[in-house]
Amino acid sequence: MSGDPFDFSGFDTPAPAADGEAPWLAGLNPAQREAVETTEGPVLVLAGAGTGKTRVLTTRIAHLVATGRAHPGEILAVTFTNKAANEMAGRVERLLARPAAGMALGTFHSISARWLRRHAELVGLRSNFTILDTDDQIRLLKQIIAAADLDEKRWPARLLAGLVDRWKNRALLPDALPADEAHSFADGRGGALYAAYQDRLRILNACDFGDLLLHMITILKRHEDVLAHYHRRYRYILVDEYQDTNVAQYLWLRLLARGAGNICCVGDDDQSIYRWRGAEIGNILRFETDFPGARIIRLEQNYRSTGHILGAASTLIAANRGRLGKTLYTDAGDGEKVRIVGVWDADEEARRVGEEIEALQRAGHALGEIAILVRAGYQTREFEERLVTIGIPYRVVGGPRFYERAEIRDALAYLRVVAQPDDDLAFERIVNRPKRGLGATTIERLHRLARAQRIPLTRAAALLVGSEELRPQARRALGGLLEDFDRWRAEAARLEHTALTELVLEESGYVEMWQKDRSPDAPGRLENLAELVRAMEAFDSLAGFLEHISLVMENEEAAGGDKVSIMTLHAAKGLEFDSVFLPGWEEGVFPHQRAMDEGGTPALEEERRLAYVGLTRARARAVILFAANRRIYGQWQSTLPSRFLDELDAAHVERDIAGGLYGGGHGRAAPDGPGWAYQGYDVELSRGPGWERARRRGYRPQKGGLSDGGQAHFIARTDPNHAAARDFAAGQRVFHDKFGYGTVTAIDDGKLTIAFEHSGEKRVLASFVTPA
DNA sequence: GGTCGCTCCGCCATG
DNA sequence: CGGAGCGACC
Repeated sequence: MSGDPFDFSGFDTPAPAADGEAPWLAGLNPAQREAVETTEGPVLVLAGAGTGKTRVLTTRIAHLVATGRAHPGEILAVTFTNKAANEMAGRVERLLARPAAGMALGTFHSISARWLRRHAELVGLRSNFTILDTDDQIRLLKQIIAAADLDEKRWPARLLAGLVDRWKNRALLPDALPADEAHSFADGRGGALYAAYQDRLRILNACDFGDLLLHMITILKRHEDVLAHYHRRYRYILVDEYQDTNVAQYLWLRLLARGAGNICCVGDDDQSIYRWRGAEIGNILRFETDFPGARIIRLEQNYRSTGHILGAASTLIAANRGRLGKTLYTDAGDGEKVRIVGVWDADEEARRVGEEIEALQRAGHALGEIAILVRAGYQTREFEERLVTIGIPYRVVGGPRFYERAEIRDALAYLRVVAQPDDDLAFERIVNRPKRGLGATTIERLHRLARAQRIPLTRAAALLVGSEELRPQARRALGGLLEDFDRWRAEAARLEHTALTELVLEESGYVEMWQKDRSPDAPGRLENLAELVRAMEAFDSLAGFLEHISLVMENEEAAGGDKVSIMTLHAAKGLEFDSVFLPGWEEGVFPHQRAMDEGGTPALEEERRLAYVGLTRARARAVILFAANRRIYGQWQSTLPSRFLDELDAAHVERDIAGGLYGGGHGRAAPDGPGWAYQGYDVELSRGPGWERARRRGYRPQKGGLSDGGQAHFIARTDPNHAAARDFAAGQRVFHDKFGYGTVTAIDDGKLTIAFEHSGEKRVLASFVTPA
């Protein structure tokens, strides 16, 4: 990141100092320095947001190397994301002023994959095994479910994929499943389906993401010699974002750390935001018991944010229980207060953010120092559209990925089958793309044979071609395809992988298929295929390229260029910006509806940590927005401001709420909150642009639609809620769009207190209620 | 066997 | 609203 306060530009060439202080230690505060210099034994660094976590990790590596304690090849550094790994690699190289050759630095998955290729046969795989992505995984499970004669509608593969994932996150193989969980899907057949899936993976010489770790754990447990090898090799282990480790990752680390015992985990329990994918916050809370004699070092000085931002974030996160507890402080001044902006709807929200960005730009701020951080991916669209309209360049980080486009997946499928003939998922994808007259009937036959004989599809195909089973046309087409693959495999030995790719795409008829396609996006798809070949040039083999895309699969975004960043809060962890916009702080959006419905307190606390992560990305400026109305699944819904807004200490925030949005109330009584007494709530609503737009679009706040009278009523009165409230009486049964049926218990000031049959007692605006 | 059009479902975040 | 998936029809 540019402008990083922990830039090492001052000492790019650290040499082991012959005398005096090692230069790389200069400028570290005492806690950071302790974290760097405590090289032996287990260490847990509790690093609050913006306290120099990455600096500590990279300096620690440099320290190990520069003081001769370890060669780079003896260091194992694990991160969660490729982004974090890349950044760490770059910083270490800058610090060492040379590539850290031989250092194992990567994600749990990429490191495991590399190792597993060496030991694949120990778990019944061959070293050219395929790594399946989520899509492949679901397709395979779908086949398993169908093969078990289950109704896919009733027992969706996605659901089973979720279960399997969670089992693997907990390092549970099929035979180790607790009985109740093994019987948790499809009338008790979950465990059996899981076993069938694992069985099939082995036949296909394939792994899913979870297997990469799980297989390595199995190997390290069963083969003392392999474990001993890694113990000898990696004497220093570093782990980033330890609060996000799941059980499998924890076991993986435990096994490896049993060697030299030098493991340094860096994390922040307040930034644990991956519970949903199996992260065990308990891992970090339990560190001292897991690793006896561990040193715990707290980094509490925040170098990133100004006082108000840090203050607001601190009061927010204080609402969580079960924290290890840290007190962040900053030497920077108070700075600007966090601003809370309330608007009518999502359009206005995007427009408002756009205007603010333009203002920042006019004031000389770099666009690259501005970020819009959303709760969920779908929220990016409104901002993209707005920024396009006003001509502000932006990039969506972690957005739709190049390698997820259909034509790219098709091309990759061809290459995968060339590289690994048993890759059924890939074979099936392209067997009839372009059309070869191999339709559902033929595929079904292939599957039946493959299942019966427990062989991969290509082998089943060879058998079928050699038989009289198929109609001559299908037989010829299938035979031709198999011959093509044999020929391409032979060519693979001679040709550059890029040339091979071009050959395969040509000879298969795949390129021709798009050339003949008359749809408007066909040229773009051909361009993407050319881009794919270009991207391959950076790799020295087909296998290397395929490994990269299955594990990295992210946008090689053209970095550079001064652009606003749009991304999810999850993707923003670890990043920082001068100005941060945090839209969509509404109940149901953030906290997310599903966290409120299903997860109980732990899920809500995770949402709160996510809010904390968002706020603490900001150096100088944080603007939180919420909209009173939002379209969900194309349906207009009225929304309530997020409860997290109540939890920001009033001393650190400044409110800027459009008049009339909530009629002076909050929907929830918040007597001891910082106060939601909106001034000027009786502004004439008909003048608000939101109302005009909403009416043009046919917005109907009341169930059953506004009658003519209703519409006049809206426009004529300064406050529709006062008027509407008069239409109700205590004891009346009513309906509310969001909360359903209930009975009015009190009326005041345009608001009704209603005892809802399913949602409990709430205070709501009369305008959103209809007599039942 | 291929294509069109309808229905259904989702919109939570990752490797 | 938008995409995937399925069933009816060519």
